Amino acid sequence: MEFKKPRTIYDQIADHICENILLDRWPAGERIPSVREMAIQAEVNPNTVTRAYTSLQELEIIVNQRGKGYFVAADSREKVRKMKRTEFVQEDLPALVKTMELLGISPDELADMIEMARETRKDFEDETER
Amino acid sequence: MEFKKPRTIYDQIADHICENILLDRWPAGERIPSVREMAIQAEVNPNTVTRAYTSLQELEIIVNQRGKGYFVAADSREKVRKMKRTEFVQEDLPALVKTMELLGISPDELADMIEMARETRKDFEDETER
Amino acid sequence: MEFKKPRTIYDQIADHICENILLDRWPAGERIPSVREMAIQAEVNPNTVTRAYTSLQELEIIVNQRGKGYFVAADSREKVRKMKRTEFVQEDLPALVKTMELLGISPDELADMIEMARETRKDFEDETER
Amino acid sequence: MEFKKPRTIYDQIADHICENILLDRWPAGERIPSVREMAIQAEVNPNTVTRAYTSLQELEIIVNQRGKGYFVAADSREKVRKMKRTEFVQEDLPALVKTMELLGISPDELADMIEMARETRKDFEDETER
DNA sequence: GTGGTCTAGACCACA
DNA sequence: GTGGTCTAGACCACG
Repeated sequence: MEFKKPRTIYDQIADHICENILLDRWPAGERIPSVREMAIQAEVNPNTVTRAYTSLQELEIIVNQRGKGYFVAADSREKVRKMKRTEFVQEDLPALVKTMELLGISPDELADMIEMARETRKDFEDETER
Repeated sequence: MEFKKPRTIYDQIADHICENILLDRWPAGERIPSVREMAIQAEVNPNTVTRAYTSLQELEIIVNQRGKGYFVAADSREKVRKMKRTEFVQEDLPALVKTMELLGISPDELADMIEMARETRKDFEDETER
Repeated sequence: MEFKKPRTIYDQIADHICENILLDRWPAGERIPSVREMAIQAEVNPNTVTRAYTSLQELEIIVNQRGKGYFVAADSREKVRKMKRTEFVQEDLPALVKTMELLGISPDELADMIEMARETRKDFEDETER
Repeated sequence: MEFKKPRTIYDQIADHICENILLDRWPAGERIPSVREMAIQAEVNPNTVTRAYTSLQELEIIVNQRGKGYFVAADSREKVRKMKRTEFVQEDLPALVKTMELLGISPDELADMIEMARETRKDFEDETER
């Protein structure tokens, strides 16, 4: 797992979990990796993972069962989808529009760029699957 | 001037300057606010402004004239445009595509959302002009 | 650690690190003193050390591991050697030739002076070893 | 006239004057350019030139005659030669020896490098003379 | 007035 | 513990 700078690591770990929930890899009720497992997997300090899990617990996206581990909460998928969608509309979208204006990228041009990026992405995924 | 958290203040100041260059408010050769002026204007410590200016100087977007201040470099607009466009394609675009996939937003839907955001933005700008 | 005026302190700290790398006291992979340790050792403010370390990191001579410290990069010794050699040929050497001309010092005379300086240096080193 | 960073501008102006004295372009008694002339010639603020002249006056290398200007002092050439030679032996030479050790440059290699630099220098001078 | 450097001391993210 | 960022305030070189 790789991390990018402007976002904190624990936020990125939380994102990663939300991603798995959104993609239905981790359905409601599923046990997610323990703090230690996740720390090893992400090559990160357990403290950092704990922060990520705690924040998701506060959002009621995962729940903790003492001695058993963390589990995906009921309805978590819809909850995450709403949250992320709100975030997207309120933060990412305005930033995108502003960047488009500044760089003179038209909606059509953006559509083309997205199409290209999707293909690149698919190629990449095909490659990694092998 | 307000700052948001995930990005450092000095990066946001640097962005602000690039923005003014892109919008042609500060053409090549123009003197930009002195470190102290910008510090007051942005309600920030002069050191923080210095850091922003220094990074832009290393990118040759602004140049320093001893004892006189910083000036927008020749060709800076094109330089910034290229830089920002590369950044957009390599960083923002992949993130956007990924988010769209995760949230099930189709290109058409995105186009609609952008259209709406642009209008909201215009309304906001009209309002602030009054 | 003592500093001389015409060069900034942070450059001198950076030089000091390069020197240790060149002398193989700090081989590739070795952890260098933490910012705070170096600050105490050099009787300097941590910010100043940070500046030195950051510049060396940009040159890929040292690398940072989050929360652990700075480490000497692989191949750093060769990298430093090349850099310093280029600096010497492009900056120090022309200055030396010019000074020799101005002061009327012939290559032979210079060779003698160097020989003397080396001996003085050895005496000094012997003395400090005791 | 171009200036390099690690040395202050007024020191470099003072050096420039010493250079002309050493090369016998400005013999004892000769009037040197006025502060204003020198400031224009060096594209520098008159204050900076004044500092350079003042420091040389303190060293009794130039003398000021009120209302007439600055003049090269008697014996100035020998005085400068001694000064610069001492500087060279005490500062430049030890630095040179240290750099040679660090970079593994032998006295013979240095001699070759100097020879090459001299030729390059001559070529350059020939070129600029045309 | 300008920027460049440095200090002292603080808070945060992360190990 | 580590480095990264930020503030407050100082001195210097230069215009």
